[in-house]
Amino acid sequence: MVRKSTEIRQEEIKKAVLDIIYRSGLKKLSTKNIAKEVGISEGSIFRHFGTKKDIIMSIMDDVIKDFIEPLREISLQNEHPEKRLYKHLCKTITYLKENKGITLLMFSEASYENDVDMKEKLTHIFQSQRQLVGKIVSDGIAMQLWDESVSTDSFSHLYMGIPITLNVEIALKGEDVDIKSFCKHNMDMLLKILSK
Amino acid sequence: MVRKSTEIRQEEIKKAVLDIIYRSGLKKLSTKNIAKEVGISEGSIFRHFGTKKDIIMSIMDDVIKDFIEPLREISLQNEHPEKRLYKHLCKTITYLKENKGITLLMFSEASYENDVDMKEKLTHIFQSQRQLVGKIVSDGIAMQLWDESVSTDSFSHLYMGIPITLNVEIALKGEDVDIKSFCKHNMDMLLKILSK
DNA sequence: TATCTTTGTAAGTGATTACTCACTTTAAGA
DNA sequence: TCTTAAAGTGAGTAATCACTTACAAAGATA
Repeated sequence: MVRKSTEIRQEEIKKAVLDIIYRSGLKKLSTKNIAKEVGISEGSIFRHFGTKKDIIMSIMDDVIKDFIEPLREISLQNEHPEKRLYKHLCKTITYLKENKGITLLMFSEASYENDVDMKEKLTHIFQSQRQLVGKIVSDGIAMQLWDESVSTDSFSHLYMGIPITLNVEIALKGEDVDIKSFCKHNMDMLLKILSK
Repeated sequence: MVRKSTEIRQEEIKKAVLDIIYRSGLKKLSTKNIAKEVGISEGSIFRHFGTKKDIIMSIMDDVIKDFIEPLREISLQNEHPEKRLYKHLCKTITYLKENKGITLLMFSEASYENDVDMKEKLTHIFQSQRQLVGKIVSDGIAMQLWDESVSTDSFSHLYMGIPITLNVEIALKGEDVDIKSFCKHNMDMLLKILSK
């Protein structure tokens, strides 16, 4: 019997959740399967997390820490808006590619359970991401680099579609993407919208 | 005991599925709840559909008939590409608004079950929609109306993000949308991308 | 070495799942 | 009016779900 600290087990459990989700879908995400994946008994899961929901919520907190916060830094930097927009896009696509299970988990779990807390956290993540793009765009317009008739709201809506559509394609077809060329092509289109 | 034909009951069952999904989320979509919503016994459900999966698949067929086919007509019409693109966009947004449960059902059920048949049908719907936009764009480029350096693939990817993001926002916040102004704003941005 | 907290487990819990089956009721056609 | 096929029912099925509990073992500290 190997004993590990709660901290380590929590990480192992969260990793197992993402692996199962990506490999087999949400239906297979049972506490029994999570335990099997980690290599502990089902009861042990509840030593380290109070409920199954707590596991998902903790993963969402990781997303905020590992993805939204870096995104915030990029957006609020004192750098040329075009460079910031490019970095924002690349960071988003890269995170998505490297964490395929996560977005799938968040969207499907939130709509499956229809749980208020989970929806709230997911909305926060989604809105933060959107607002940070909006900030870059309004900076660019204020600096008279970009077309002031472009609505930041409409633009950020369109922008959010890029990672979400990619996510859908990954979920449906397991398709992979070449980050560099993908970012470049999308950036070209975005700049055409923003140009005067 | 009221008796109705299988055809009518099938429609009632499919309507119940969408109502439950939109109102309470996928977790509440049990055959027991469907039966309760329709007002028949659980056993009756299986008189009219072989399995629960058959119900979902039948709903997806409805989407092809009621949404993809009209979209195909619009796209293949002999009309000015700009008009066709606008009609395609409006039809998409309108269908989404009037059938809020459907897209939610398709995406979450497909990723929940991770079922091959369901994923295949969903991919077909998704790809058809995307290809039809691509057709309009390549027509416009061939007619030398639009910038030939724009990749139809990248454009259609970006385009697909519009309905999907709207769908996510509806799912998360129950947000509604003013179709006319929403279409106009997005159309403006799309035309900027396509312009020479 | 003795104690005590933490981590582990096996075997449960009741609730819920999709689906079946033996049987009854309805309504249309002969 | 009689027959028959279709529609409806309620009580079942085994499987699975998240979670609990009583108890054992490990490892750090005294």
